[in-house]
Amino acid sequence: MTPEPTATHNAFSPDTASTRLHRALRVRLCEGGFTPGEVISIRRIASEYDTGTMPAREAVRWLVTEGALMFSDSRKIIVPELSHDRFHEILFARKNLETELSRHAFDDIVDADIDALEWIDQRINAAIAQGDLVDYMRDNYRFHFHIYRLSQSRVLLPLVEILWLQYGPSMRYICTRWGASSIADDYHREVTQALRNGDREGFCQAIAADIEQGMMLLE
Amino acid sequence: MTPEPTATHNAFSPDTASTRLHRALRVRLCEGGFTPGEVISIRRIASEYDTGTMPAREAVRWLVTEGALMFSDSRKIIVPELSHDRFHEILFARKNLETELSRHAFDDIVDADIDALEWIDQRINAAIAQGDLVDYMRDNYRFHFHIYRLSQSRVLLPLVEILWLQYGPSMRYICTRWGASSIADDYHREVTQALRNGDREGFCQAIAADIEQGMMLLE
DNA sequence: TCACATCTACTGTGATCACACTAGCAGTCC
DNA sequence: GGACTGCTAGTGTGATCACAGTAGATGTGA
Repeated sequence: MTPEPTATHNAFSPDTASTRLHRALRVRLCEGGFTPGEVISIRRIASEYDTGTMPAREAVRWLVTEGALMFSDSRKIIVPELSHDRFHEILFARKNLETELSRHAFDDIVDADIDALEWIDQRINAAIAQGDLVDYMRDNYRFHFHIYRLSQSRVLLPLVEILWLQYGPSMRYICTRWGASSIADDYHREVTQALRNGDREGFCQAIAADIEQGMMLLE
Repeated sequence: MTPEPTATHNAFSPDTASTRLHRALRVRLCEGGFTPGEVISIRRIASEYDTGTMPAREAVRWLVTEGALMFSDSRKIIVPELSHDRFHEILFARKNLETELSRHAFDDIVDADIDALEWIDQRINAAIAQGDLVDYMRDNYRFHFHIYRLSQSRVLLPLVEILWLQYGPSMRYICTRWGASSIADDYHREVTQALRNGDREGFCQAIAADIEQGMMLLE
């Protein structure tokens, strides 16, 4: 019932210490487990996740190539603080790609999926009611990717994952600043409703609206 | 006059052996310097580019996270052979993202840029006339990215680069199969023409048409 | 007290080595 | 002849160490 807690991977990767850590860090980033500006030290990550320095180094550097982390001026690796422009660009790309991904997924969504989505949405609403940002971010991530993964996409899906990797830390930061009320009106109900009705375009538009709603927080 | 021969990087990276090699391999991939199915050995790359095994290992693994390379069943690293579906998905994403990137870039394109584009286009036509696939791929890559880089995008541009990384090897392969005639009718002239006329939408449509033309090769 | 030098503890980088695993081939035995 | 075994040369993985560079505190001078 519970959706996959781990992020999918760009390509089939062997299951090594490096790839496991990479996946773990990806999920943590998407769920807002890091704050913008935070310094990510290879050796710290290694001890934190109880692996060697080598797997940590590879996992962290992979995240840099994905744009999820970056180098500071003094060559330290940090969680980037998104500029207003860049954040806006991410949401624009999200709206385009995720709407398309949803369109691809539509035909493969069965009733069990809609049940799962409604169940996740209930937890999201509960998290909002309690002002629990960590739960909210995790379940919101799972809500969207439950849909996107059904698309079976090998190209668009990895791109969208990259967007979420960059988006996660700043999103939590923004939500923290604005309080839980700022995310009170999502469009998840419209999403599941349209799915129940078999309304493809309504479904895609609800996804687009949900993402666009995120843009409002920036104005 | 000549456009930058090196690919831009996702984030500002310090100039190390690893990042230099990474950039070199990126360009080589985009320009079709590898063939689908080819085995990429870390130690071979290291000796080929005269660096240590460590930078080679990092650069190659970065390309795996970017989807440009992948693991074979026996954990060897290979250049992926794109399935029909995946190739189609790439071209779809290219059309969406690159059209948008062009729209962003439009306002920053000055006469000198149009001159440069026309000059590159001449070389492309010469390459086609001579059936020189290597020159064609390199200049076609430069034509498009001369435009895209002007957009100053920090999000869409890296995504498009990832698409080209995956697209490059298979594109050359397809062109080889079909011969130079298959790429004879691109829309670069329409692109520069629309730019001369200050016609934004005509410009964006010409870019889209140029990419769509690539889809025809698949049918 | 302020400015400058120094020292220390950290950062990422890259080389080197041991290890586990795989493919291919040669050899051997049934 | 055919099937099996075992060796060899290759693969990527991960630990460890030396190195260069930086940030910040500490100390020392004027």
